Amino acid sequence: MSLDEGIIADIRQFNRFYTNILGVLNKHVLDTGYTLTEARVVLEIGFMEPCIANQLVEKLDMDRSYMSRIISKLQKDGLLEKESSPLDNRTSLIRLTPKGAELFQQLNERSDEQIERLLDGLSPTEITEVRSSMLFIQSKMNRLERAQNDSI
Amino acid sequence: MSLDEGIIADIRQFNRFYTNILGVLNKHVLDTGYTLTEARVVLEIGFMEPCIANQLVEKLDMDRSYMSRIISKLQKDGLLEKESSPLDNRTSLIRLTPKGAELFQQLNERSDEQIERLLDGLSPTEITEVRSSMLFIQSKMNRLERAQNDSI
DNA sequence: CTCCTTTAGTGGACATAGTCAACAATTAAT
DNA sequence: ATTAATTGTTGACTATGTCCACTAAAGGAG
Repeated sequence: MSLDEGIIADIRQFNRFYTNILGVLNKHVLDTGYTLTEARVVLEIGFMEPCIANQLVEKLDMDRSYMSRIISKLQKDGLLEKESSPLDNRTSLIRLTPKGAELFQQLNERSDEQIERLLDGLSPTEITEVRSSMLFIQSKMNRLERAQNDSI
Repeated sequence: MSLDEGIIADIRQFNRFYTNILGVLNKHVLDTGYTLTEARVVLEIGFMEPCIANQLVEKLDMDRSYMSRIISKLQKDGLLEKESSPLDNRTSLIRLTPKGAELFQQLNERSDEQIERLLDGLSPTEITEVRSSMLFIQSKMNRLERAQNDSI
């Protein structure tokens, strides 16, 4: 045991706490007719387009086959289109259609509103401090995330 | 739009980031023969015992029926025992058996090790600062979590 | 080039996780 | 006393995720 017990307990407490926060947020991105996972895929395509399925798989840490099925569904629904890549004939370049972009925008707006509601009641100073704390945590842990993924 | 766009974007970015962190951690609590959800239930019983099913449902934000099935399984496996409550005949007081307490301890140790690994490479000062940032975020968002749950 | 290995995507079959509606028993409220 | 709300259970279902086998194309190594 190299670390103070209290620190670990506090961090585990924070993880439980933040699990709940994320749970509340995720639960209410819905109501678009798409599931949470589908919505996450649409959002990620919106951020990365054009992209290939495998990039989405890695980014969202999902199973290939699962992603394949979701992409099929979204394509059938007219939210995205695939263009076979000139560089690698195994892959397709994926882009949102106008209809997909519309959903993307809707999801973004809802997410933004959720964050605003989450911060409602805090002063501008407090909000700035929360943001700084998040950026700080991220800066300290983000190389570690990679390292841990690699080691597994 | 009352808030600076950048702040919301940063917070959403942090949420995506921390979703991944929690995903990595959760993926490897396993290997005890129990699923993540079952493990969470065992942990929560360990923290709260004696408790009733409904408290676990609220704490872990799970469906009643799902919890009922998990509790049945854990009981069948000899990890917990139910004593019918003298105060309310609808409910049972739930406690870990010695075997359940053993798993509880194992889960706790693993979780602690994971956090240590997550912090590995940071200086004591950095670790302290990360902890402070987490406590700060929690203190600011704490009451809000409740308020949001209620309003929904 | 040819042979071998790796990578990207797909589909079938399955396993796990979570949800919904109906119900019985009990307790709380009016 | 009657009605309403709570607790837990079960069946049926949907959503989510995993595993395996397979095809097709790239990327080497010789």
